[in-house]
Formats: sequence, structure tokens, C-alpha cells
Amino acid sequence: MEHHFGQDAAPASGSFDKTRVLNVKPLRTLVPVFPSPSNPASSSAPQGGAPFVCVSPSGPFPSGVAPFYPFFISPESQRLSEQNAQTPTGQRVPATPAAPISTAVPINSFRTPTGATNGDVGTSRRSTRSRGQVAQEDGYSNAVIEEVEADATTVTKRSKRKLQNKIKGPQSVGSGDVDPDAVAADILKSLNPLVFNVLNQPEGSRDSVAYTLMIYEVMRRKLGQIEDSNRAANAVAKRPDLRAGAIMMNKGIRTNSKKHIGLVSGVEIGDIFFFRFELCLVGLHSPSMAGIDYIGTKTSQEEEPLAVSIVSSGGYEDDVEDGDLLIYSGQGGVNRDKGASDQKLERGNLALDNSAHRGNEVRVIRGLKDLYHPTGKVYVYDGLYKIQDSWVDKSKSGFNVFKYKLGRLPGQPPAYMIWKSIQQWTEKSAPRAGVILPDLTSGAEKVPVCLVNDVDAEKGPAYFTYLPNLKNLRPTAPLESSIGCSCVGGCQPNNSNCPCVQKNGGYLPYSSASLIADLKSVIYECGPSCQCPPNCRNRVSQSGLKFRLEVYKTKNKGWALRSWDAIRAGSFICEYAGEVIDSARVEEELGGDNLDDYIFDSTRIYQQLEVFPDDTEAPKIPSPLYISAINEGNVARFMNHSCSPNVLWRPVIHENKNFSDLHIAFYAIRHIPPMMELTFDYGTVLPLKAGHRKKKCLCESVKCRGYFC
DNA sequence: TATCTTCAGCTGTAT
DNA sequence: ACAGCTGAAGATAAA
Repeated sequence: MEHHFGQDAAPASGSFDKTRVLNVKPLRTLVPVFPSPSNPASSSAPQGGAPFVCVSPSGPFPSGVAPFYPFFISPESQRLSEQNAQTPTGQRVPATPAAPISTAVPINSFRTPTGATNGDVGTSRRSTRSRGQVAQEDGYSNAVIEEVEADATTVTKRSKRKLQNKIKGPQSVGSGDVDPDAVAADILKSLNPLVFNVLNQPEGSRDSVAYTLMIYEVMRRKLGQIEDSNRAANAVAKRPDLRAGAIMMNKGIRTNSKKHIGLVSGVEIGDIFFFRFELCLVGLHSPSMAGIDYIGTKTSQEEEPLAVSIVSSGGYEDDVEDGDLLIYSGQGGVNRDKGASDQKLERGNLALDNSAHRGNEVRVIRGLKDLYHPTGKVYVYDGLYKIQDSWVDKSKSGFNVFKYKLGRLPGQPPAYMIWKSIQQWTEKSAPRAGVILPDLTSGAEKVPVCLVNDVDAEKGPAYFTYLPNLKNLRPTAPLESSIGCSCVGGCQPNNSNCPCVQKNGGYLPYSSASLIADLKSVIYECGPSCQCPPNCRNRVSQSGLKFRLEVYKTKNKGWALRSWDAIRAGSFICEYAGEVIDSARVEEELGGDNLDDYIFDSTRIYQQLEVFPDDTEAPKIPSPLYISAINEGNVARFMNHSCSPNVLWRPVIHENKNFSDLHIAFYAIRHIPPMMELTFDYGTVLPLKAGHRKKKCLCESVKCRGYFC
């Protein structure tokens, strides 16, 4: 980090002169490259004909364009959903028989018939094609699919036995008791078959890692949600993380399953995880609990065991951590029943010893406390280390403990160091370089939002007024008439009488960790007419910013948004604040000089981020919503476009006496490490409206569509 | 095939 | 913070 802003450029807090940045033009990823419609075909494109929109999920893909998300929807389906969304009455328009059938297979085709009936598009295929037929016709055959098809409960004998024991157990009662394996099978069937093509590659890739983690996330959250709603008040919590992980292992939904020393393809240094099973499933660290992973233990060969990876979670005493150095304690010497004892030079300890002698690389995953879930941990993949030294130490209780000193190999991108830096900024033991404003919001948010420029001399983005929420909010007629809840202590997941639970399909939309449980096309939160308190689990998007965000200057994309805190997939990040305007105003603004950069337009068409299987249609909005953040807005106005975004939006409806307060909320698609830019897909206007310009996309993703508009 | 080992992750209870 | 509880994979021992 350069320090050229250190002393002179950063003004004392509170003395910032806003007039100095008054006339700075916003510079974002939005660079108009073509005047409006340069291509007549695209302006009237009857279907997804524009080159930059969507490709069929079944391919072929132009070079550089491939689906990144495990769930897809055809362009026609998107268009239909989009029409549905714009129906003023809020009634869904069924797909007419005359509607063109896509060559793409709608994701709904793979839905089990008993499933919830959202997404009416593509019905004709869904009901008539079995999975087996699809596999034949479209060439989607592969081992995983066949296994899923053959038997939903195909598991190893061992796991089957265990599952049966669980089913017989005393506590699996509940009105809607669901078999986890059946749920898992449903989820797997709802996946885009292309996912399996990626997963079946012997070598892991960025995509296979991303898919694996997303499927795990979906499975874990769904099982947790079901368990949550069925569990009696004082029952012991099951472990959806373990259950989901076991199912994934049994079905072979994993990548890099062959252990090896060194980097893991598709996993990048700096990647973060929130469960040990995630490390396991992507091939970073196989043991589900143990801290040392090693290979070469086959007794037939005389090969000595060698260490592959370690997880440093601070579980053993005397761990000293310092940036690129790590003192790691060996395993053993702790027994639940027998108490403490000397560690032995066997298993992982022996493997580490051998690796030390050979000078082998060892992957290091650092487990840190998760600020937002004090009982949980964040795992940071910190790349390759070498063991520099080892010795035997005495534990506090006087027993022998093996110690290993590991040093990080040079030349690797920073990972854990970023966490250390942020910690120093937090503790004020080191200043954040290039700070222009310590709090852009002037206290309007609960947490400060830093304004930073450590790349050039620009003093800030164009002037605007910070507004934390929506202005001119007009209640609109809801999709369904409804009433507020009367859950005095907050809505409970197992209260099927709560109208807010009912509106969300019988489940609370958020997990106990406030993560979005599965991505519905609309999220119904409690609102002004509900009697539940502000901290109700169903008001997640109403409590303002939670993460410490930072607006910062990029090298080539203008200003952007990122977070000091790690963000778990499914976390609420912020809403799109600004002034609600009507379509006439939108046209007006479009006639202006590129001011549409800060208009949120719900009627745009989005390349579907079908991350969650329950979501097979576009976001469903009772009426079109336009929000202008040109003059007033919040952090959301700084989020840039990307064709491989890590954030998505969903409409959130707050219950308000038979009317709806409509908001746009942003959620993390994946786990987002600190200081990584937050981006979402701006979507596409079809047909192109007069005055609209195509913009060249600078997202630099390998999946980049090239343009957006 | 059964047993053993293991730096998990909850949830509830006492500070 | 802390304790108590249940876990699943993979190595290893036993059969």
C-alpha cells in the first residue's frame, strides 16, 4: 500500500470540504462505446438474439462464454418472467401455448413433479420429460446423474445404516418430517446438468469448486431450514453441515478428491470457508475434523507418510501466529475419556516430521474467529508453507507436545496478511492508507463507511447526499392480500400459524445466522403492521449496514465498493437506497448525459443467477420499480457491474396493512473475502430503449459478456 | 468390517 | 467463556 496520501492529502476528520469534489464526474465501469442502437437487430430483438445476452444452457458457447452459475434459465423464460413481473395487477400470466419453446432445456424440466409450483414457464417439457430421456436426448449422461436417478437413497452401506438409525431415533417427529436424503435428491435433480459436466472433470477448476460450494450451501441451508421448522423447542440441533457434507461425499459431488501435495486447482489463495466440510469437498483438506492431512500411509508400500495440509484453528495451546510464520502443535495427547498424555510421533505428527526433512510444501488453512458468529470460525486458505523447524515442547499440564515452525513461501498473493492489516486498522495500531473520509455516511449508518483512494489524486466521487433508505416509497398492492403477524417475541421458524412464515412458503426466509435460506423470487419480511420486534429474524434487511464497507478508487473502473469484513454467502449486504421515480422520470433522465448510471431498474433482464434451486424464475415484482441514486443514495450506488458477480438482488416486501413496501436488497452469492470488490449484474434492457447506450464491460471476468446496457 | 482418532459446531448455562 | 453433546471421514487394526 502506498502512503502518498498519508499526511498531506487526508484531511482531519470532520473538516472535509465537499465543494472540492463537487464537479468530479463519476467514472465507473460504464463506458459508453456505441451510440444508441447501432445494431437494428438488437434494438428489436424478439428473443435473446443480442450477442451479449444469454446463450443456451445446452451450448454451444462462444469462446470465452460459458455458464458460471449452476442454474440457468432460457432467454424465453426470462422474457416471460419479465412480462409476468410487469403485469400491473400482479397476476402471473401463464405461458401461452404459442410461446416459442426454447432449444434450451428449462431448469424446471428436472424438477420433481411434487415440488412447489413456482415458475410456470416451460411447463410442457417439465411434465413430459423424464430425466433419463433428457440424458439421452441432450447427452447429459454421466455417472452422477445416473446414480441420483437410480435411487435417491443410494449411499454406502455404512451411511445407510447410520441414516436408518437416525430415522428410527426418538426425535424425528414433526408435522412435515422430511427425509434428508430425499431432499438432497430433489436438490440434485434440480441442478442444471451442465454442472455435472464440470464436476466430472478429473482436475478441479474454478467452476467445479464454485459449483461444489454452492451445492453444499444450498443443501446445508435447506436441511437446516427443514430441521429448524420441525425441531421441537428444546431438541438438540442436528448438524446440517455434517449431514449435507456426508450426502455430498456419498454422491460424489466434490472436486480434487485425489490428495496431493501443493496447490489445489480451482482453489485460490485467499479463498475463505466457513465449514470444515467445505475444505473437504473442494479437496483442500480431507479430514472432516482432524487438523493434519497426509498421504502415503499404505502399509503395503514402505512409503513414509507425508503431510499435505494443516488447519490452524487455535485449538491447541501455545500457537503463536505472526504474518508469514506459524507455530503449529502436533496432534494427539488429548483424549475425551483418558485425559491428557504425551503426543506420539505417529500419524500426522510423523507426516509433518517427514515433510520437514524432505522440505515438502504444506498447505496452510488458518482458522479465525468469525466476528459475526462468535461461535463459528472462518477458514482462510493461506497458500503453501515449508516446515523450518520442529521440536518437542511441554504443555501446560506437563506432557510432551510436538511443535512445528512453518514459514510461508514467498511470491504468493496476500491472504492472511490482509486480515492482519484490517485488524490493525481496526485497532488503530496502523492507519488505513489513502483515507479521504473516515465515514462517508456522516453517521447515517450504524457502521462507518470509509472513503479511500490509494491509487491516484482524485479526491472523491461526484457529490451526492448520503441517504440510507428509500425516499418517496409508495406502497403498492401486494401479490396476495395478507396481514401482519402478531409474533410478540419475534417470528419463530416452527410457527406455521405465523402469516409471515406462510407468505414465504412455510419457512422463514432467513436462517438463524441471518443468511438467506433459499432464494425465492420475492422475500416477504415483517413490516410496519407486524407486531414483532425490530430484531425479529424476519427483518434482516431492515437494520441497515452490518459489514464495515469501504468506497474506494480502482485503477481503471472508477469508484467501487468492498468490505473490511468477510461476508458469508447468503448474507444481506445493503439495500438499494435512493429516490423512487416513475418510468417517465426514467425516460427523462435517460435523455440527460449518462445519468442513468445511478438508476436501478427492476425491469431489466438479468442473466439468471440460479444459485438456489427453488428459484427458477426472475425476481418477481408486483410493479416495476425504478430507483434513482443520482442525487441521493447509499453505498449500493457504488457497486459496479460484473458478468461474474458476487452479489445479487432480490425484491423484499415489507408487510404494511395489505399494501407492500417494496425494497431491493443485495445478498452475497458466494463467500467474499475481505477487500474483494462487490459487484452485481446490471442486467440488460431489452428491447433497447431510445437513449440507451451499450457499455463496455470492464469486469475482466473470463465469463465477461463484453457489454452491458 | 469395526474401531479409533480428530484444532467441529451447536446450544444452553453461568458469568 | 465454558461445558456438554453428537458427529463423519479416513487411517488403522482386526477378522
